[in-house]
Amino acid sequence: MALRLKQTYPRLSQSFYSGDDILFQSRCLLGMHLCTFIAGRFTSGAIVEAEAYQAPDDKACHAYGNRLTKRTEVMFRAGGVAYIYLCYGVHHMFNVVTGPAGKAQAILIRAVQPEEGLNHMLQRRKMSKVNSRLTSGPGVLGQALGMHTQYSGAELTAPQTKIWIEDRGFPVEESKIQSGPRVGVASAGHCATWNWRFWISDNPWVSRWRA
DNA sequence: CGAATGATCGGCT
DNA sequence: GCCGATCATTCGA
Repeated sequence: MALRLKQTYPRLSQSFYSGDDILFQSRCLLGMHLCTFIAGRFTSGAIVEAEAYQAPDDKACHAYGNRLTKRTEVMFRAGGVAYIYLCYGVHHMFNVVTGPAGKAQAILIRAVQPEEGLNHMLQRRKMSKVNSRLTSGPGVLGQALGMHTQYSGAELTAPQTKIWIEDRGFPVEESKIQSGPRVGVASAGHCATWNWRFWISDNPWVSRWRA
């Protein structure tokens, strides 16, 4: 059993999360390591695909028009908390809330390249061997990492947090970042054309909707 | 209180 | 490539 090297790498800071440039932050997240320590199981993966959502003008955002509900409330908090919601009754979708308090915006993590805790991910996904279906897509990624709506609002920078993001010092080159329209938001009018989806070009773990 | 909706996935063809 | 599951959330009556 290998030692769990928790805290070996620096976590993204509060100042990063509270920054107010969500497209820049979305690009920055590519290559960062999303980690969870849930039910005694450590799992991690490198972020390879992300999408930005920003109220009040973004029709695809749950907080469009600054709609404040019990579910969207966490998006209005200061950056650095998790926004996790249930989609189609089964998928727990993980987002990173960014920006100052009062401004609802979040980045959906759509795919990760699995790194640590592969056995736990396989078990949670009921799979026998690793392939791109393990973590390529927001729903399956959430399942593999043990995400659950009960953790919505979790503070990513808290000392004992179950969910956090590490900078392991391998930034993705600007030239390898591609962008395009977001997935599944065709009904969002002109917002559907915004290139607010970012991914690492030629990375096999990017979700199947790759452009 | 009832009904529509959805930032998706896996199985089947 | 297509199709249906599945349920919390939201909104309107």
